[in-house]
Amino acid sequence: MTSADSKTPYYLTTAITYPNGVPHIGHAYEYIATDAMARFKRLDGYDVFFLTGTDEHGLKIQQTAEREGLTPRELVDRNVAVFKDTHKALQISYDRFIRTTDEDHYAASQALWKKMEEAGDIYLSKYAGWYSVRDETYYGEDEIELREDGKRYSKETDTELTWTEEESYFFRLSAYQDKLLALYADQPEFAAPHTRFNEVISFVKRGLEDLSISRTTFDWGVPVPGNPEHVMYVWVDALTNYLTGVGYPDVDSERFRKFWPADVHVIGKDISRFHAIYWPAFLMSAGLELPKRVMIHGFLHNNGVKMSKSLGNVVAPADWVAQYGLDQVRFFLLREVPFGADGSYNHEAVVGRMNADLANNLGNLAQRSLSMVAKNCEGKVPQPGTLAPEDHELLAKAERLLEKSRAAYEVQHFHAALEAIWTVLGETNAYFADQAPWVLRKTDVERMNTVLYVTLEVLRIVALLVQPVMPSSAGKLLTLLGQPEDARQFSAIAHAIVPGVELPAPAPVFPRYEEPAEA
RNA sequence: GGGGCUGUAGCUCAGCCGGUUAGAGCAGCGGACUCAUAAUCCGUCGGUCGUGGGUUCAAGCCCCACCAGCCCUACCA
Repeated sequence: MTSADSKTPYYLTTAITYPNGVPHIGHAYEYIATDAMARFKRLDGYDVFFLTGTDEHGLKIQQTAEREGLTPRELVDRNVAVFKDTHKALQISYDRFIRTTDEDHYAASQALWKKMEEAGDIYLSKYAGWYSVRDETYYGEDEIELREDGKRYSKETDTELTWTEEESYFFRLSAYQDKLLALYADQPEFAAPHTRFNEVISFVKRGLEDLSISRTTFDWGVPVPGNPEHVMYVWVDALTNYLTGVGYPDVDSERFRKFWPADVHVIGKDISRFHAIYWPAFLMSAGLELPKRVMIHGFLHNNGVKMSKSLGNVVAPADWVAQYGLDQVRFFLLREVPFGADGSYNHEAVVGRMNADLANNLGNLAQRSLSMVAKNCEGKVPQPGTLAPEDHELLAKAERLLEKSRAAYEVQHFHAALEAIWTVLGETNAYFADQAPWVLRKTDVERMNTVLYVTLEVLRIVALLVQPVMPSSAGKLLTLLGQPEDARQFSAIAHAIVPGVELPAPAPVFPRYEEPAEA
């Protein structure tokens, strides 16, 4: 048995994105949060599988492709490249980027379909609704307006709607109401935050209708097994990606046995119903285990105002990264907004976090202590004397951060983990000022060495723990602290920094944001 | 209409199963220090805990009503 085999597996996913546009900061938010979670678990010794990707079928892609004179495949190939670039720019450490157009995904979707069919949960009937011939799509009640001429129109596209019935396969969702409610009762952490979970539960309690899961009005999709007139409608096709990613339908494969069921699906609040209701129902029908948790994040608002193209306040992730720096953006998003709640951002808030938390509290603490070590300790980790009570107290607080972080990450409370870390940094700054090693330099060199040693040790622990959020900057800081690549797992927290280790020349890691000079 | 969430210092929020003078960060003001990225530290200003009732020896925390804001109430990923 190799060491990799003995690690506890951890499987997590982002939602897959519909690549019919360009990524905005909301997409980045989900990728970054999930990435931090994945990195945390890797550093904590888990065997992580991190899946992300794109959902590429459906009418809109087909229509957009036609408009641009491309095949759907050409369109998605082009657009997916943009998303992959975004992942790269954000340093998203995924293990697989799945596309629903991948060959193995067709096989997985069809296999899942057949399982649900064998269970007696799929039947052929008719789907009826208000249909726009020109848009080739159905509209829901809230997208329709009844005008004075007695006809119904789509609010969005202003096209006339006709009551239309078409043949469709249905999933017997109605049969799963009680099973789902039992699931929610048994597993109060199945979905979070509670407020979103409550919405899901009350939705199910109202009663569930069967779900139309195929379409005949377009053909850009996964063919329904045994009836090529139909393609699967979004529900089955998109959700199945989480199974495809780990090898389904080969349920005996090493990967599937190791990683299924998923530990957490990270999604946005707009799609909680699909993940917390349809998805577990599909899996129950197919006789598969259910994911352990669905973590629902909120939306980011620009200065409290909803992002929208028409308002022109949509932020491109690349612009933010160019302006503030990647790690600063990652830190801001995870520190500022409690994960699960909606958040608001503005320039002042980003600069506040970037300067106060990163440059001042952490960056400056590193710089002032490392600089003293460079000048007064021959550039080596100093040899501490006997530790005083205040030294022990501070070190104990820093050591406790690992458990606190674990508890916070376990439920995706990234902001809570970071808050706890910054509380210790605040105490370390106070400790440093209180001990005044620049005075001790002249009065008590051994005590100065001890204070500097303790400070470096706190910094080491902090740097280790912020790696998931700020991989590059934390790595730089660990290098400045003389920590080799193989001493950067969380298990290294238990092994204190070693006196005598040669340190490189200190250099600032977290730059301050300076406003460009006004004209 | 039904269900849910939120309302605590200028701003953003903590306040576990109700229990001593309601906390933090940021912003403001005053001071200290000089190792450091004009960073850091100390002190200070500041709150009828949405409103009105009620339960209790005791309520920001429980109950009722009301006010304000937000979210969900199915086929637009």
